[in-house]
Amino acid sequence: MQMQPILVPRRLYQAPPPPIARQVETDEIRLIGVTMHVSRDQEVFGEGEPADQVYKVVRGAVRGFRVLSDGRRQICDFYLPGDVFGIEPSDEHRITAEALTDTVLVVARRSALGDESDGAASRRLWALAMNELRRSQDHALTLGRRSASERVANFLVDMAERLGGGENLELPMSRQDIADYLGLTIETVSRTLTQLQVSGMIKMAGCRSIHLRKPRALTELCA
Amino acid sequence: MQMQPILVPRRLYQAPPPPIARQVETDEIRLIGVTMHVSRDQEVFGEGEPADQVYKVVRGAVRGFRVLSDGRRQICDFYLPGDVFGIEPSDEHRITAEALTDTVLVVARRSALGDESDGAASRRLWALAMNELRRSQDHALTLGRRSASERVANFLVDMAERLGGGENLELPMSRQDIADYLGLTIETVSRTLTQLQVSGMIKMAGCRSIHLRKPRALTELCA
DNA sequence: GTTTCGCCTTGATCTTTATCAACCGGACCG
DNA sequence: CGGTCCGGTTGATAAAGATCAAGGCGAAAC
Repeated sequence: MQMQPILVPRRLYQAPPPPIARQVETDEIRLIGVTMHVSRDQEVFGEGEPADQVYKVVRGAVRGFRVLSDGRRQICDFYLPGDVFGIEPSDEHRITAEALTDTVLVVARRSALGDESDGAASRRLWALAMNELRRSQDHALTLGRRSASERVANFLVDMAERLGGGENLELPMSRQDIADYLGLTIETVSRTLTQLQVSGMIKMAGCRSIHLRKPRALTELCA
Repeated sequence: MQMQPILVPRRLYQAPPPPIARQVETDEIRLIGVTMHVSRDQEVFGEGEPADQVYKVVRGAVRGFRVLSDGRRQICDFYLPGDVFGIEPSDEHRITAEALTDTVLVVARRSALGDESDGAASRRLWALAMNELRRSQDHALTLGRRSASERVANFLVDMAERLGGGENLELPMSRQDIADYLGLTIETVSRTLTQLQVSGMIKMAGCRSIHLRKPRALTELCA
């Protein structure tokens, strides 16, 4: 058994590329649609419902998840302000979407985004779908091969970047949501965050307000 | 409570030697491109290379995977005869593709599949991309929330269906590949298969030839 | 035919994470 | 002001799976 100290990575972690697709969303995608208010824990759409609409988060946040027959839940992704969700591989939703907090969405028919006769719109839809694919593949890598502390570090760095608040983040989700996203239990998430705080990498001010004190070290922890 | 040191994994991914000259020949069948022969463990494309081509498996099989900086490997998917791969979220490959066995592929430029001016081709490309997304999401659910035996059962049922040999399957991949696909170790995969055999659900004849004796029970095990 | 090598299996033990349980602290309420 | 509710934290213990180690088997090499 060889327990080794933290190694200097051979190849320094490269920050993920700028969120092209989200820029596309923010800058180019103006959904023509209806504004919709969803309160905390309310369902936006459920598994099995027809997937003919897309949603853009204006304010608040959403979790998209799947549930095994015995109740185990896996959150596929969180959707934050600016994100578009609801694009799915079939004409029926395979995931369920629920608001994390009181949330404002814009809803449009999917055809409003990806008409074949409109090259630009079609490219936008493609970019959104490919962004989903990229994130799902990243997620699978995390779930298959990263340790609990690597998962949590990854999560914090990703959220900090996506929420855009620099090194301060206000998490819109509970510990249980984080656990179900990272494939861990709520206790492991809690303990790992405590460890990160003890090691000086983060500082928690209330359980949803987290300051990244050593973003570089955290990034290296991501593996 | 203290930060735990990082455990350096025992098995690290080593890139195979550079490919020798590929034998390429034109394809007289109606498939859209050039036929390409790739021998076992040879790379089809690597991370960072331009992703402007798509590949269809004619014979053999391919693994698509990503590697963490310290060598941990996660196989995203296996591609079997009839499958199309190489569609990626950006114009650079994020995954590496290697032949599992001696493999025959047909290669085409991606534009040959998804020209915007061609509605049918565009829909085909969309369907392929959405299939990737669906499989990636299923994979994330498995990696995040299923136990080792559920993962292996899932894998067997999925492979049996995709390989099309009814309840008899000839696996084209090693135990290590299965382990890296399922987020487990080779030992756990081996033990789990043995357990399934002891419980009468499968019968192994040589380690790559598996007969599903109780497909229904296996399916229920999938969760 | 025998040796060798790579892959697989099995056993023993260890580590990580899950589970079970208790407690904490802020928000809301009587 | 005290009670209760709810999410979060912490502690003790258990379980699943990883790691370390040894041996087996079959295909290719000698």
